[in-house]
Amino acid sequence: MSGQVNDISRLSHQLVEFYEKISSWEQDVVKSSGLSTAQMHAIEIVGHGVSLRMKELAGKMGVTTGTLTVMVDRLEEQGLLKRTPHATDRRSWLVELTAAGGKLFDQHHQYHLRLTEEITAPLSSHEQEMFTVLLEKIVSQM
Amino acid sequence: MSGQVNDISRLSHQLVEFYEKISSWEQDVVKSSGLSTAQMHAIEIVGHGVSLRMKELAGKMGVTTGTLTVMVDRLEEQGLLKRTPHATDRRSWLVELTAAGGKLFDQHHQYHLRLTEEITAPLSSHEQEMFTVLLEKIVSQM
DNA sequence: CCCATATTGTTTGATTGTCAAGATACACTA
DNA sequence: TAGTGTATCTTGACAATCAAACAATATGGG
Repeated sequence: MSGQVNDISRLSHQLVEFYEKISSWEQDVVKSSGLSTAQMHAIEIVGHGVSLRMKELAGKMGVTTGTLTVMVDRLEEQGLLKRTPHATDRRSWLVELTAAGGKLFDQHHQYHLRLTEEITAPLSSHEQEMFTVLLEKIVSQM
Repeated sequence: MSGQVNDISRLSHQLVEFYEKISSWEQDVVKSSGLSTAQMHAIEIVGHGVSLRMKELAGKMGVTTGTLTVMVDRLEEQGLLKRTPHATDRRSWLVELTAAGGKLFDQHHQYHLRLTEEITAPLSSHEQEMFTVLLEKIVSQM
């Protein structure tokens, strides 16, 4: 037998490398846009779907609402995000992208697509399909 | 044809999800150790190989040397890292793990192995092997 | 060897990120 | 509907971060 333990260790190492490389790629790309990675992360999450409460956004980002308050303040000053009062809960704000924020989000999304293309360049189309399927299986279980 | 563009878009989405989930897992694990994610990142990098210069470590972390100076100060105070003079370049320090730092690194490495096991649980051993091979192909090209 | 330029790490001042505690609004029970 | 506990966001104090200035050392050309 080839050893379960070594297989796991080998894969773990690849995952760390993979994660590191994506991180540094993201950092480089974001830096050129003038935002911090945390700020861009907020843009990415808000841009992905419907408007969110501060609390929900904070939860998705893994920070406290206190942290998010000042972050949204700054992104609002930069005209990328805006707060809208919640329809029925007067404690809450809904956070949304402005037009400028949406434009930035789209641009960043394009960067993601381009990175994905580069990443999968060394794979045949069959391999690429397999990789996607396996990744979907993994992600849906996490 | 099924559409190259949609395939890329689909994979890109999975990659983002995957990255997000690993990030939040890492955050949770690190938080329980009392360090910040940045600090643990330093431990991980230093623990992975030979000793590094401040500049090199800062580069790998995507942070300025000024930031690293205070970070290493704190980790040195906590007894996890130590500075050693460079053998031939008296401007430089080499950063290494202490025994306690090594122990922390080992523990964190075990967490990584456990996460890798959990992640690949829904995969057959053949699928797991394939995933590893594809990931190696990708990582080696990044 | 000497000088000019480059590199490495630290320090400083300003900005940004972070959390704990506070202030306001909601929800539920009686 | 009053009271009590819970939820949501902001505030204030502190830590992390960066860019730029600095000190010490290295490097290379005359």
